[in-house]
Parts: sequence; C-alpha cells; structure tokens
Amino acid sequence: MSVELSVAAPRDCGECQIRHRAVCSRCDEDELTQLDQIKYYRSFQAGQTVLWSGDQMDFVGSVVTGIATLTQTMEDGRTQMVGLLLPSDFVGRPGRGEAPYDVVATTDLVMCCFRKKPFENMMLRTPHVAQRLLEMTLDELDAAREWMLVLGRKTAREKIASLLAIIARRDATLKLASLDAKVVFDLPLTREAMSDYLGLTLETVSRQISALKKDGVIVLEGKRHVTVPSMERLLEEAGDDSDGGMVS
Amino acid sequence: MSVELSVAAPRDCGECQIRHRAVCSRCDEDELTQLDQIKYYRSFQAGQTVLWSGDQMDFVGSVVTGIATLTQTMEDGRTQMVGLLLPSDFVGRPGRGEAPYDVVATTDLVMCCFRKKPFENMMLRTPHVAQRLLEMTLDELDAAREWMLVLGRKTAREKIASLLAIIARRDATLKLASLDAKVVFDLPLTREAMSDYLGLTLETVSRQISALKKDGVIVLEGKRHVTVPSMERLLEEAGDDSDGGMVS
DNA sequence: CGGGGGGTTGATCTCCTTCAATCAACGTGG
DNA sequence: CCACGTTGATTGAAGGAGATCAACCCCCCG
Repeated sequence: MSVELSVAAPRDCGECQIRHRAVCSRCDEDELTQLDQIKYYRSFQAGQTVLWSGDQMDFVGSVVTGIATLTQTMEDGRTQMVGLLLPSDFVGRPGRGEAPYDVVATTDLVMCCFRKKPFENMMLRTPHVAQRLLEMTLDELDAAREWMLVLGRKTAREKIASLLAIIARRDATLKLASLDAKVVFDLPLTREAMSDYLGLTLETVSRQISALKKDGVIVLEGKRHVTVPSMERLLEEAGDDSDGGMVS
Repeated sequence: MSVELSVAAPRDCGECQIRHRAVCSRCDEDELTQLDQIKYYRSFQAGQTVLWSGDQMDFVGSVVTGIATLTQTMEDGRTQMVGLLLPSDFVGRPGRGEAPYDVVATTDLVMCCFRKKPFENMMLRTPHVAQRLLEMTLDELDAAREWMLVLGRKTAREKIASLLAIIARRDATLKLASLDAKVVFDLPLTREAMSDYLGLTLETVSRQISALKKDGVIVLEGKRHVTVPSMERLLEEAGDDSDGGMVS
C-alpha cells in the first residue's frame, strides 16, 4: 500500500493529451512556461490512495491519464463517492490546506501536479487559469447536482442506467462517435465502486445489471465490456428526457 | 401566480446586509460604482417561481433577504432540491443562457440582480468579482458533496438530523451565537420542502421529526419553532463526527 | 493446488413508501 | 358568525424495493 511508482517521463505541454480541456487550456505560451516551472508528474497504481482525507495538500493538479475517485467515509464505514475524476479533471482547492476527501486511483493514474503555493500566486497574477478553473468548477457543480437527483429520487434500475449513460456519453464524446449508433465501452469501475457511486449495495448493482442485460437494454461480454444497442432506450431506463435533459 | 411585487427600494451598497459575503465582497469603491450601474432589485412573494428551468436568463444576482430553492423535476413529477439559497448566495451562471433548474422563493425574497451581459464583461475586466465567485462556487461544490453523502448513505433519521444541524449551524453563525449552548431557530422549510431536500416522502419527514422530538433530541413549539438542547447530541444523530467533520 | 478478488444469486428482513384517514389553523363568502 | 374549502401536518396500515446475510462461481496468479 502507498508505494509510489517511479515518476513518469515529463512531457512537453505542447503535445499534452489534456492540453485543450484542463486548467491550463486558456494559457498562452508565456503562461505555460511559468506553469512548466512548478509542475511535475506523479504516477499511481490502481487501488493506490492518492490523498487521505485530512492530509496536508501541498499540491494541486490535473488527471492526465487514468481514473480517480473522491470518496467520503462515515465513522461506521459507510462510504459515498462524491466525485469521479477523468483525464483533464482538476484535483485540489487553491486556498485550502487539508484534503476534504479521500482521493483514490481506480486505474493506473498519471497526474500533472503543481506545487500549491506557486500555483496560487500564479492564479492571482494571471486571470486565464482562474477563469478556466471557475468554468470547470461550475461544470462540476452542475454534475454534482445531476448526481443529487440520481441519489435522492431514482430507483436502483434507473441509477444503474444513469451511470451507464454517463459513461457511454463521455466515451462517445471522447471518441467523437455519434450517440445515435450503438455505443461500446468498458466499465472503468468495479461493482463495489459503482455501488459507492450510486448509494446502493454491490449486490443490488449486480442484480440490476443482470436485469438490464436480460431485458436487452445492454449486452455484456465478460463482466466489464458493455454494448448499448439503443442509447435512446438506455436514457428512457434512466428516467431522463429522451431528448437529453442533461446540462451542456 | 407569477405576479411580481413592486421593486424594493434600492439601497446603497455601503449599507448592504450581504456586502461582506456576496460576489461583490472583494470589490473596491470604483468597482462597486460600476456594479451599481448594472444592478437593480427585484422582490418575489413566498411561493413564487423566480425562474423556470429552460428559461432564458437575462440576469444573475445575489439573494439579499429570504430563501430560495433550486429544484430539478423528472417527467413523472419526482423532484429533488439541489440547492438552498440563503442571503448572499449567488444565482445564475455567467456564460450560460438557459436556467438549468427551477428557482423558487420559499419565503418572501429580495434579490440584487445584475444584467448578465454587462456583468460578464465586468468579470473579464476586474478579477475581484471572478475571484470571489470562484471561492463561492468551490464552497457550493463542497456543500453539494456533503449533501451527496446525506442522500446516498444516511437513514431517514440521520437525514433529518443532518438538515436540522445544517440550519442550526447557519443560524448560529449568523447570530454569532455559540454552538455549545442550546440553539433555537425557526424551520424555513415546509415538511414537503424538507422531503424534497432529503430525498424522502413528507410522511417520513413528519414521522422522523416526531421521533426526534419524542427522544428529546429536539423540542418543538408549534410546527416550526425548534430548540436543540444539545448540539452534540444532534450531530451524533446525524452520524457526523462529534468534533464536527464539516468542511470549513 | 490453494487462495483471493471480483462477481452472481438466493432467502430473509426491514426501513421507507404508498395509500388513506384525520386534524389543526386559516381565510372566505354567505 | 359559522360552514366550507384549503393547506400543512400527523398518524396508521400494508406493501415493496433494496439491504443484509450467506453460499457459490469464475478466473487469475503465486
């Protein structure tokens, strides 16, 4: 546990995969040079904890590759995922010292980290970083509110369908594929992680996935490989507007 | 329905109640003068809808007095509250045209509105507004994530206790009262609004409030006036760390 | 071969929903 | 001033969706 891998080979921002979506997306050449001086890469193994709730945070940063989760835990062990971090997503809050949530790598993970203090100074000097961060935070807030509807009001079946729809949608946009045709992707989460995401038990997750499979809403090969024959059907099952009630 | 009250008497920013907490809290004299030129006040009656989901939003603004809610509704009528807006809280998203949620006044409400386009321009020119808005948005995101734990993992009794704790805490800080002594406040929400907040039915809310009352966790006078003899006890019931696991 | 992690399935239980009756407070018009 | 309707709230009885407890499977890996 907690064995950090060797640092990944630093890359040039110019050829960075997440360059156009991350906090740095608005930066000009000069600003990138400044960021370059305070940045470093870190890698984590699948299952490794990036940050414990309550830990001192000496850095902030972006997910470059892989997936991480934010989770909250109650004293008796109940846990709720409160964030799902995909490539280009930002970790950490400028201006706060302690991590409020556990950050865990669910797959192998590479992060582009910035030392916190210099990053905060830069935010004050150049508006481009702060502007982009505001935009990203507002997007996250929207996602969190969508998620609240799922947690508070949807049935187990609808919750699963909603999660599948979110993953399918993301995957499709990433691949620039159409949502009209059938969508194929791999689940990046275990049944247990899904249950933490949706406020269910892993048994219920398993049962509902089986049910959706039996009803032909999804096709499964193995445990993780999913095909969605009709995205429209899936969205119906999720209880969403068929014409896409999602926010931008 | 939808009858707007006469506009409240405009006030000077200098004597504004929410001046030190709202989006404008970082602004200097000059910036306040600029804001003054694009601002206007609007009043709403309790129960009135400020904004319908999907509506064009031509303004953003701050709650000055009163309480408003953000709610999402599914086609079949299930609703989930996703935001509780108290004085100084901000409504609207710069850069977006359509309202993503219903905004409803639950009490009589006064808002300090800014015309959207000029406000967006101002955000680009002066960093103080954008900085404060980022801070506020990050706080809201934290609150949303706390809320997600409540919705996803807490029992009905814990949910009620959590909501009461949140309101008690806010009230205490507003009045600068200590949390050690007993806390007294009025519930700003109906049973139904509480159920929408917590992802429960109003019957369950009613039952659990009765139960907490019977067990001496709270004392009720009438339906709305609440006394909390021991804040520590209430937090235990909420499933929270007794030493206050809340984020700043 | 043994062991463990991830997953599925079954039986039972329970907490919350659902449906429904009742109540108190309030306003309104006859 | 009282009957009536309305709105918010409480309480009861019944049913169900999902949790809990438990057995078992599959597959990979040491």
